Amino acid sequence: MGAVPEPCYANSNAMFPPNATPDRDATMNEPQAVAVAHVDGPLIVFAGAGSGKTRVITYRIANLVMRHRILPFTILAVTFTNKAAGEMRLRLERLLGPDLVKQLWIGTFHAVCVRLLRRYHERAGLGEKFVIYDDADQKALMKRVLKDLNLDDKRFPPQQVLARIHSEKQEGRGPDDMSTSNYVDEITHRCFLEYQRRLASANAVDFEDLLLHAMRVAESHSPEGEHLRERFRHVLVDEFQDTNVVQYRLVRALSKSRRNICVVGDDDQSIYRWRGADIRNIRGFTTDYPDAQLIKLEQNYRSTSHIVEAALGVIKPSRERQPKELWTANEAGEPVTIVHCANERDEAGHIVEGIRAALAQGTSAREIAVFYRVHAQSRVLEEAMRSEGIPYQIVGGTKFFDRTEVKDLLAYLRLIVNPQSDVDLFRIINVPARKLGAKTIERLAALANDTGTTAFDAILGLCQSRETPNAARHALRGFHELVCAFIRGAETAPPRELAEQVLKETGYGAWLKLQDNAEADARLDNIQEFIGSIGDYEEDARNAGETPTMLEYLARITLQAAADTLEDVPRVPMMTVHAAKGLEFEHVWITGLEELLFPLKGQAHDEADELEEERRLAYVAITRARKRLFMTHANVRTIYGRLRYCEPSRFLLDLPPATQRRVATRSLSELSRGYGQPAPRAFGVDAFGTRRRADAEDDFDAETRPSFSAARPLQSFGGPRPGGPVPLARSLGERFVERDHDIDGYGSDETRDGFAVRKGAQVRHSKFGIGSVLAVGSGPDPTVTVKFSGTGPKQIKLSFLAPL
DNA sequence: TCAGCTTCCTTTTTT
DNA sequence: AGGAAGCTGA
Repeated sequence: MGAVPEPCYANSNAMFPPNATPDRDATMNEPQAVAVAHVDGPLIVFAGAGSGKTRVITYRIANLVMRHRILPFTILAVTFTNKAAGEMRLRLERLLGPDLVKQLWIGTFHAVCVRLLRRYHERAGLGEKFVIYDDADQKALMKRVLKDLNLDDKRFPPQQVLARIHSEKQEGRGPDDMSTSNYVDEITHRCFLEYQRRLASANAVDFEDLLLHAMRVAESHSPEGEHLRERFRHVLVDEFQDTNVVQYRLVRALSKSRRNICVVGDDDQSIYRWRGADIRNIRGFTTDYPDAQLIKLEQNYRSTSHIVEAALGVIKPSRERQPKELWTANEAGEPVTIVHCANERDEAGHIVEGIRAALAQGTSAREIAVFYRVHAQSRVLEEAMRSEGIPYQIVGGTKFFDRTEVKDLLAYLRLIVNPQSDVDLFRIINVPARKLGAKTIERLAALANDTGTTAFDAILGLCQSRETPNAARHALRGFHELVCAFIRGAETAPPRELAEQVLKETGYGAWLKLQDNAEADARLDNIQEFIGSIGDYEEDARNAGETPTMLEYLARITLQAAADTLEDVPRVPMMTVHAAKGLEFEHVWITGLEELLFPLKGQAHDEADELEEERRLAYVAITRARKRLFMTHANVRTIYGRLRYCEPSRFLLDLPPATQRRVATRSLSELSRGYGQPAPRAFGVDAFGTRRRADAEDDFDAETRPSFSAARPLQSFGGPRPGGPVPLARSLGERFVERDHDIDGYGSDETRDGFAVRKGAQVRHSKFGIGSVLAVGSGPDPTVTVKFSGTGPKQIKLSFLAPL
């Protein structure tokens, strides 16, 4: 979120176009129009998937501003992602023009809280330039806490302690509010206290703190609190079903004086319970606000009727839904295609073929999305896309800023902005190596602990200590001066320049260059990309008429949602279903519809709630599609290094028969034809359907031993659940199309072009992984000597290798 | 001090 | 499967 534009009180009357009435246009339906026209008092809008809720919110805001003359800087709209905020801004600009839109408060919960807290930091007990700790930082901090409290991090894994602390904070509880009735609680409590103490001394917050601090200020009996409760005349919350207790309390407080709170959401799309979202917020809103007007948007404008019917089929068994009837006037379109695959590679291959066909017919790559339940599924899909030369983008996954080299540079930058941040200091004090050994660093940490100062301040103290050897003293001083110089430089240099300075003057760049290997080169590339992203931010900020600052950049990247990384480029987006929330695409491929993968959880008797959430997740996935929907499942799947036999997802059984068509991949139907009646499944698997890969490989190979791969009898999909399984042979004969006809004729047996390799190049082998080329033979398919990690050099024909 | 090895862990989803 | 942390030997 950008710098705060000062509200323009002076000529507010001149801002409003005199005769604009955007409260209703010809294509708006009745409930939409009612929601847009609503002005005073609480309002809850149950907005079914694709029912035009963003349009309602934007028009409602425009209506408030233009017709009812509400000053834009007194309107707060909270969205779920920065991307959604950006889209809302864009749409509003068309209705209101850029000047008014700039004054509106639009952003995610976290971004809005940052903005509020920069202003009210004192009341929250924060320095103005507080930094935000991401997952990795939080974990690093917790590790130190455990260490200094002499706790065994095996018995108390930092991640678990953090998880517990976060769930306390998500419910609005601090260290002293949690129960300490048992030993683990007691330990957690101590860690919690120390963790918060250190965050405070580092002038840092975690994600929960951002919300908590803002909530506490907003609820407080203080001038700031009163001001906050007064300043917003209208508060709108999008995706309300995914708010947690703290977020709800925050918006309640912010809307307290006028009670103009408008929440929009869909309980069927609540998918963040695990992150503390409380579905009771939306289901119980009318209890908290008995006078709330309730509006339901039930007409779907997004999807074909087949897709809508499929979505309804999946969500219907859900318990405790707010009753609503999603419907569409759209045409039926193509049936939902269910693809039966042999294994995950077959699945990926089929998807790639299907995408290629769609591309050939003119569909934009950006409009064809691939979803998976867990990130672990993405690798195989990526490999298939890459080997067929289809451009793709991984949305989310947040891998980039997790890279060591990027994190190192980030640590420098954060230390410069906020020298109190010990976690950052310890990360880079000896990176690149500057002769500061473990003992010196430990002594520094101890001194900081004893004197209650930050590590950065303790450096000079340690230099004065008689016990410090001369060499260490020298190194410490050098580091201190280096950072001080950066801090001075940061006053004038724009962010990008500062980052370049750091790269150069810390010797980090030179250090990587010196290593002179492929890995270091890749790291340098990443650093360049990172610096490029700082440049992009600067440009963004300047375009928005703001001064770019490093502090702002840092906040922005840590608060980036998965969906925010979706670029508007002609590449196939691939993402988890969670990341897909709020997005829509012409074609959607949902992969891995198998029990224990999707639904991932919920099979056990005590996991009914989890299953409910998985169901809603499937509903979200399906409703992302506008025109075509494909759902794939495989007989066997290797995941997390284990081979696993898969039963089709129960969600496939919930699809109405009339909306679906089932196909098998080419290789699966060929296999079945060749071997006739499949053998019944006759091997032991453990409760999770997994076996160690090593055992499995002795007697089984999914690709060459079809009797096993076809062994799982399929239940017939849809309709009333059958009494028993239907043999696959019957399904194949009666219902399977040998190949998806839409795909026929495209992307058949094209061979991959050869590629050139040189000594030192990185190549990939399907079995040995990535290696570097030591030597290259001659001829059309030369033998290449490759060194893979973990093995000696190998001689391999070029045709078995792929470029990296 | 550091590279290279081993072992161990983690695997749901993410602001 | 893949990565991180820890260990060992030069």
